Amino acid sequence: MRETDRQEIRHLPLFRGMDSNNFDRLMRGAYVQNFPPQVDLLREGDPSDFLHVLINGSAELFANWNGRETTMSVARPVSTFILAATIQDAPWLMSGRTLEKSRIVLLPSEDVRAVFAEDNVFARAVVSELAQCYRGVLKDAKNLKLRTSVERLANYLLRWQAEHGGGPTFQLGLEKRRLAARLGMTPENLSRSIRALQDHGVQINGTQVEITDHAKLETLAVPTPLIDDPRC
Amino acid sequence: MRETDRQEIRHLPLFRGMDSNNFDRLMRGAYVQNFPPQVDLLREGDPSDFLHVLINGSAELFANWNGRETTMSVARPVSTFILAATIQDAPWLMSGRTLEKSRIVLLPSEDVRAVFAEDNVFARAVVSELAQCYRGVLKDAKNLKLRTSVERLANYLLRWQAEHGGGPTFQLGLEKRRLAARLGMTPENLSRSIRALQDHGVQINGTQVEITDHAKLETLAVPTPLIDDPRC
DNA sequence: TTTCCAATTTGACATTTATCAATTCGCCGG
DNA sequence: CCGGCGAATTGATAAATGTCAAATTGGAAA
Repeated sequence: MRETDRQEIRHLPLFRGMDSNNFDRLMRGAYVQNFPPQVDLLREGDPSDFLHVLINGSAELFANWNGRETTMSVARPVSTFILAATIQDAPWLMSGRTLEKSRIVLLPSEDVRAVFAEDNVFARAVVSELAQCYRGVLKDAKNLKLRTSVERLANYLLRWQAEHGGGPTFQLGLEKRRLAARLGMTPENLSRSIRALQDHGVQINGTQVEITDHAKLETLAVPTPLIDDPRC
Repeated sequence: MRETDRQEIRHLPLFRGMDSNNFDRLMRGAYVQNFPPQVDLLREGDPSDFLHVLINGSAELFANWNGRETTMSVARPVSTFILAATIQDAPWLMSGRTLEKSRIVLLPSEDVRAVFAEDNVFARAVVSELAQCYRGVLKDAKNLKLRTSVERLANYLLRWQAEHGGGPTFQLGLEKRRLAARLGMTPENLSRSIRALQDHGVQINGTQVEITDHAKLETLAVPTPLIDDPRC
């Protein structure tokens, strides 16, 4: 493993405060892989052998049922997935695949659990991470149950804008069909939602987004920290 | 607080293994309240002053946005809510109200956090609880995104049956309008879904459910542990 | 028991979302 | 520069879900 990878992981909230020996122990069993795009990383139902740490690139976490498929979330660097399964020694609830060329560190779940059992700082960091994950999915569920698809798109755009400097123009950052799945709609429906937002202060050309009337968009989106603020 | 309450709490997975002194410390600051039905317990957005432990009765956790409301989950005894907010010292993401006459123990969040900081066994129990909560909401989100409302109802019935002895007849255990909100549909839509299930091995009269053809219902519901098994 | 009130059900209809097929668009490789 | 191919868009239609109003039901209180 590169020293820079090691440093990036070390600085993650999850690993930041832990004992050096324990960190070393985790890193000893770890290995790094470079994946091309569209590679299957995990399959839901399989045992969670490794805690994945995404160093760069991006990965999609999705789920299937009865011939249908939906995207649950998109992982961006630097972050881990899926911690809950690793800690509980439970099967994955989601499948995963790379979207772009991605660099991923694999930490054997057994090592993670062993260190978790011994290192109290790490155990508490795991709590923070899980609490945040929990609140994240909960917000997602609220988003799904309380909003229509156009409203979800509108809020997604506002949030994405805020996370990318807040300027009026930015990139969509995701293929449209995957964004559609992420937002819980079909690609056709996303196309129509995009057109519907033209009357509400948004222009989207290809992957380029322009918020032409922020106030107007907010009037439609009605964002609230209790759904849309990732730090809340 | 009654000694029996104390014992019930002590036997919860969250508190089972912790140091007695720390448990005592939690209990010293705790107080018990008996609430009538339909009492507001928490309001989303408020600071999470107390960890709630439901001793008996039942409570609904719900969320509002833009004039709409939906039920996120229904708490049954003996269980805690909402741990993540308490640990993170973050605002509640859901509101709560009693459904029945309920007995609830309130643990000051500050005490919980203080003990969490000191007691390593407790800290690890918190991890288990949070991991389970996380996986629970995640399954909920999969349920919402992958299934139609009739399919959600069918799977709800199968699960409820399994959790109540597995016999062919059982009680619904929830007002229909709340069940509707819990499953992400309107009461009218639930009524129609119930009728739709008559052709698939289910008879519902008032609050009485009878599974007349389990195999047929499963053919429609297609349950999977990765969504429907609460212990998975 | 009777009355009353709220929950539920039903019907008619509107809206939202999905599906399917047919273009169109945009990009990559030759 | 030109094909070719997958993604995206569009149109037509169907299915799912929500809304509103009007019965109907069932249970609690007088």
